[in-house]
Formats: sequence, C-alpha cells, structure tokens
Amino acid sequence: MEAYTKQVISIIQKIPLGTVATYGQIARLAGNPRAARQVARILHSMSQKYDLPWHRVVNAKGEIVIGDPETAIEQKYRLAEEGVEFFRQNKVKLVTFQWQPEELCLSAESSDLD
DNA sequence: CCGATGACCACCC
DNA sequence: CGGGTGGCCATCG
Repeated sequence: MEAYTKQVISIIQKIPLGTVATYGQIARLAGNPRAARQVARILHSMSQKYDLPWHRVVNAKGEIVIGDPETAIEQKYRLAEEGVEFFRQNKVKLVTFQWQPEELCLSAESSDLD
C-alpha cells in the first residue's frame, strides 16, 4: 500500500468523536494539499476494509457530498448521534464542529511560550 | 493512450 | 446563501 494512503487512513482514525474534518484538510495534513479528491476516493474504497470514521468527513463547506443517497443519510444520522448539529438539510456547523488537530500542529511554535 | 468520472476546492456573481 | 466554472489528479473502460 502506498505511504500516502496509510497517512490518510491514520489521520482519519485520529478524528475525535463529535467532530468533523474536511477532505481538503485531511489532504493537507497528509502532505498533498491538492489531493482532496483522492482522499475522498481512498475513504470510499477503504472504509469498508479498515475501520474508519468515514462519516466524520465532509467537504469544505461542511456539506455531505456523498453520491449514494442511502450512504449520505447514514452519515447524517451517525453525525447526529455524535452530537453534531446541522445547518440546513445536509450542512454541518463547521465553525463549531470542525476538528482542530492541535496534537499534530504543536512542535511548530511554543518552546519559549510560557 | 485517451476521454470520462468523481464521497473535492477556490472563485466569482 | 446558492449555483455555475475551471482546475486537480488517480482510476477506469
């Protein structure tokens, strides 16, 4: 398996319960800012083989963009179960629920913060 | 090899 | 906020 794919999977598994991440966000964390679509494809194909919280991933606008209506409904249902609220029909409140991966960002600054 | 496709994204109006 | 447009890039037939 490609390293990039592993990276994507590992990142998705770190998304905390009750929060959401965007495809582009994951692509950036994995090191390929332009690979949002590929992240989506990986999610689509791997979520069944691996145990991924695929429902915690939405597009940059916070919308559920899954093609298959049944799957989209399931995603919405699962997010609701975790306490994630919806804006309109299929939009989540990104400002409130988007994942802030601080664990992965620190080490950049800090040091002499105090 | 090439064109079409897609669980995307940024931009513009 | 919503809808259209061009760009991206791996997969597929």
